Amino acid sequence: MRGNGALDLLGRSANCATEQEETAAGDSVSDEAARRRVTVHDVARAAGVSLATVDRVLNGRPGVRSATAEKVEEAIKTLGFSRDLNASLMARSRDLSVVFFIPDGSNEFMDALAEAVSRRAGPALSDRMHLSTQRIRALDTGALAAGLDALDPRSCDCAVIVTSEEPDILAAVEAATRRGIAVMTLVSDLPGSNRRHFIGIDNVAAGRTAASLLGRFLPQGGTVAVIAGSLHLRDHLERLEGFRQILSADFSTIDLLGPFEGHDERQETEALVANLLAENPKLSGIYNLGAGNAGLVSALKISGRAGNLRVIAHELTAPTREGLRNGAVDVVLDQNPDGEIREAIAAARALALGTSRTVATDPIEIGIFLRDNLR
Amino acid sequence: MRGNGALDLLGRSANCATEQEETAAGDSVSDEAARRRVTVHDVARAAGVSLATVDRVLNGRPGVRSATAEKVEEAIKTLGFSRDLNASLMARSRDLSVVFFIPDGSNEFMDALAEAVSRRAGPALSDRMHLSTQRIRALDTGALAAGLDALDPRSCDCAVIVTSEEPDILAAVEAATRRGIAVMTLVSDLPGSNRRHFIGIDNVAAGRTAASLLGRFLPQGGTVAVIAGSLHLRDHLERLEGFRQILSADFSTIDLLGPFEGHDERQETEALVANLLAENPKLSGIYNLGAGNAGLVSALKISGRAGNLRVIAHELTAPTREGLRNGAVDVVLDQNPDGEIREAIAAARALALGTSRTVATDPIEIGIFLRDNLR
DNA sequence: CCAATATTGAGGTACGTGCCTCATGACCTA
DNA sequence: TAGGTCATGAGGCACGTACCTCAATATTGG
Repeated sequence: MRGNGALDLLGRSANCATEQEETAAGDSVSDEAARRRVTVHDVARAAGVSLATVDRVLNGRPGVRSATAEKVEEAIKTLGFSRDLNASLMARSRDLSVVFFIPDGSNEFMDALAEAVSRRAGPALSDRMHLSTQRIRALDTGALAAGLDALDPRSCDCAVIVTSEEPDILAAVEAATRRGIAVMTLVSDLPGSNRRHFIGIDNVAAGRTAASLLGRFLPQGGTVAVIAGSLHLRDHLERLEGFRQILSADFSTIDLLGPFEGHDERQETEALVANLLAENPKLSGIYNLGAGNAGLVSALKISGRAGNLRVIAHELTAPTREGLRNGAVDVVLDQNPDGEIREAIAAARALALGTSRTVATDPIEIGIFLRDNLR
Repeated sequence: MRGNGALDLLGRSANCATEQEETAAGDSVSDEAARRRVTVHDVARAAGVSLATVDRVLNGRPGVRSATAEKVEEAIKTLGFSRDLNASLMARSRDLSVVFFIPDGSNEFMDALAEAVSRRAGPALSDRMHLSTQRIRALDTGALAAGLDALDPRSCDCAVIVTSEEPDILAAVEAATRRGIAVMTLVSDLPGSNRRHFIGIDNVAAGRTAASLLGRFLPQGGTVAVIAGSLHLRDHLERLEGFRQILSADFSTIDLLGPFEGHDERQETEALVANLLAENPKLSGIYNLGAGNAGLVSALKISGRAGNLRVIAHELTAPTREGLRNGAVDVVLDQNPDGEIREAIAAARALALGTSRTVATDPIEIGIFLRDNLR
């Protein structure tokens, strides 16, 4: 850092030499480097209007004749112009603000989602994104709707919600969208609403995967019990559907017992499993497609049969991790909350560009965890 | 877009009202919004120097006394200043350029990596990142070293390499680093080098997972054959190690046959598997921890025993997908090339900030695929 | 046709950083 | 002490966008 004035001169002349090298060697590099970024200036020139007009069109400000606006929009399409989100946020000296509405309660998976948000909040800040979380009492659709209604488009660009399908939520999503707030659904979709994007796993595939694994785990056949949280939940129903589908198609020697409802509660699930084990001494497997895994693991341990039957559960949380480690649980299907939040953030940026109505994100893979690949 | 001058006024007054609401309701939001970003100006003020000096320190330009430089660096630490990468790239009107060196040849996994790069190249451009790929003849360390040596720090900020451990590569990495190019390893690490980051899966865990699944698939015990590409490859050895570890610890009724070497070649692997099947009519499973899966699937199909033994392979490519679909392969362990490229890009940005010597990325999960959760 | 209004253009400042020039002062050496 | 080098400051222009003001047209209604 000191006394390298001479080095600097040396560096310059060296650069001149390598410049030629580069041009000779890597044509593609210099070609693409030369292709300048399309800016608002280019759009203005192409449309034959001033910068101010382009700006008015881009930001939906009044005072532009529709004929002129069309000229501008055509130029944007022709040139393939896309607003530079970073420059835009910088100019407004305003972060892109995303609010996550996540159910509160005893559900550890939801806690994992919330943790993933706060883990990414810091790093996201350096990309000019402000992430915040609001925990909503589970299944309290009124509270969620109120939360959405309270969002001010000037302090919130995008809302991400985890919700079941309810009319008042649909209305709130509609209203938020009209105010200019993009709404995305997470984990469970809201078909028929005008949410801009959905991020979650394919729950039918998850159910199929569970059946496929259990089938291979039990080549001699046997009886497998299925436990759901509630048969009113879309994702649980989908998992059940996939599970049944593969069992009946590929594993006819396996009998299905249930489904039972544990209501995603620790104690209820524990009682349910204890009862199941007592009444079915020859039970060879359990698929818990809902939550309440602490109860599942505890009942297995108390019964003394942990490790003697094949068990598959959902979501990699503290109780399922413990189950994997002590052998009570064989496989955990995980919906990768961290990846979901990552994609939600990416989608929020894409939506902020506002180029297209829909946005593409990487699909969320179903994570399959055994004791041996626990992260 | 037209005639909403009145609406605009309406919007403004409404905003004034909701502003108070917001301040009352969500304190955290307005608090954090008020916390201004730390800029070079703040650093200059805190260090009691001019902007030019801060700039000289930040960009390693000469002409700063070490005592002054220390003052600046202390101010940076105290304020927690971090260069705004987007503003920086914008000011230089220069994209962050990352070059991926990916082995060429018949390896479909490497093709998947290259495809992932080009798939992300477009979107990355809008974050001012320029991704390019150079295919290097597989195992041609000379070519890779030459490629690294040819990189000009003015047109390349970061190199990502897939390589085995060779002395000439180590030297080339060292040289590139000294020229100011950050080097990252992908898939297989290069310990002892000064690569800035490694992105890949835990291959020991992958081997353990394969053993754990096969063990559960074969509750009656049996004989399982193991095929590697080459026992000179670090990742293959690690997988074998993990596989043996779990098999001997947890599944004593399973006998291991091999390891055999198929050299990641289709034909060699096909002959190997055909021979294995012919000589071991009671073989109950195969774990191919290397490539050459087209040969594996073809031999199984020809033998007529596809579906009668449990088969686990690596990397979700065309032949393994086909194997999953037609039942010849039960499980594919995948190292998620797309995720690896995603994290490589994220790491390259983090390295460009140059704040810390090391960088944290999301770990790459081992993907476990059955026919039922194929993406 | 004139006045009122709507539309458009020109240009400035800001955001945070990079990079350049020029001027000033401190220090060292002959 | 003069001449030189070195360290530092001051300030400007650029990147791509947002947002503002003011002036200059264009259009419309009466």
